[in-house]
Amino acid sequence: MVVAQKIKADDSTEEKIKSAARKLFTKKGFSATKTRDIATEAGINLALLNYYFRSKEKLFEIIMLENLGHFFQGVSIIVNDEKTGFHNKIELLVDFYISRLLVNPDVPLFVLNEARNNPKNLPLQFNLMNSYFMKQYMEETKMGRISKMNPGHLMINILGLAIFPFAARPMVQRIRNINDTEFEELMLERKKLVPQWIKAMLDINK
Amino acid sequence: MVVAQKIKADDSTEEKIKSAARKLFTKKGFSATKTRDIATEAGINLALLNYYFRSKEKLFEIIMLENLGHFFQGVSIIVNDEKTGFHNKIELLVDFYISRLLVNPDVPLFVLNEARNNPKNLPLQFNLMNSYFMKQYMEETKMGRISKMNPGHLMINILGLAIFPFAARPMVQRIRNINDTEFEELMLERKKLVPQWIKAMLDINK
DNA sequence: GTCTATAATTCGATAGAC
DNA sequence: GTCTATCGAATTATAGAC
Repeated sequence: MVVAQKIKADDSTEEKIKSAARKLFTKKGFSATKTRDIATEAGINLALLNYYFRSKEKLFEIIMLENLGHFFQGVSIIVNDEKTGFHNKIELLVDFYISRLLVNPDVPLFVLNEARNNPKNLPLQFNLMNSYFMKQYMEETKMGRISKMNPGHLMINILGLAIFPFAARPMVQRIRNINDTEFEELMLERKKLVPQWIKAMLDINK
Repeated sequence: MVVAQKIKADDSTEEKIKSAARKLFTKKGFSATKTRDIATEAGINLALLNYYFRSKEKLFEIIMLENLGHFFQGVSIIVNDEKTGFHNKIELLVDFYISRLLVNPDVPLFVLNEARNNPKNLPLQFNLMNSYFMKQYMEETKMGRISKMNPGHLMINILGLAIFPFAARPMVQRIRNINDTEFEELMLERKKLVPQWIKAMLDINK
């Protein structure tokens, strides 16, 4: 289910600035976002922004880490849960991503851009490859229940099928000539379909 | 096969500027690219840039339309060829995309960003949905040779599996801990694998 | 066509009053 | 903490010589 965004009526000045910065940075990226716009959006003064956060860079770094955190948040928990099975984890991962992206549609492009512009800042803690999920994957292949697939491909396929449509949303809506509601319905369909597709891909030459 | 990038030793000043602009805009986006950098990269003077192209915006627009063109280029031909079959077209599409992206790895993020920032500029001519490919798809489903899949999903899946890894390249290389050569080999593998996967997805409940 | 020099504007950051 | 006013650097664009 879609988790409602933290409304948290924290109307402190600091939070108002962060909220405005989150909105603008995530939507337009670092360079295209002007500190004056953030201040206006936050309903405060430009000087105040530098009072709370030393510089534009510092503020950006905070928002970026927040977004990266959301992006990877939960994944680690899902992927290391020893009580859920291999295919079930794929369902949970896909559901988690699509649910989050329906609420925060600009995060994917933001993260992809940031990863390219500043690869140093990518968090190391995302050790998908040492996860319990991977252990289960190895076991499934060993038992012959699924065919072997380079883990890199598996990862790309899960993320790509779940995330790509959101990154390409304007193109998808334009080419298919659908409105926002129809797009969201299409994405909800994918919650069920993507895991089925992944399963089918893993059944080739089983 | 990978088509070598048009080297075209057109050393005219105009082409030198366009070439430099293409490189920088595509890699860093509009705001982060400075006209001074373009001039330096082109080995010419800043004033000359404004002499040939009226403004930074005008120059950007030219590069953008070029990139969008490359992105969609060839697809229309592949997709409307009446001599190739349904599954063969998928192979050709995937091969085409991956080959191009191995040469121009920054184009996907550029196009996705531009599509979001300026959806008005998306070319209308990309009528994938009225293509011969779609006609063949309908025929295949009618004959029961493949299962029905919402054409939107089919399009997203083909593009996502081919394009997403390039947009997410830094993350993929970081998480998998692979170098450029290994990444490119992984992508070459996908030329064969993606069409097989798509086929498997279309075989569910056939 | 190409250059140097500079105008005009934008932008991040700070000084200083309240 | 919050504001107004402004500085200084960066950046786009243009004027004018060659």
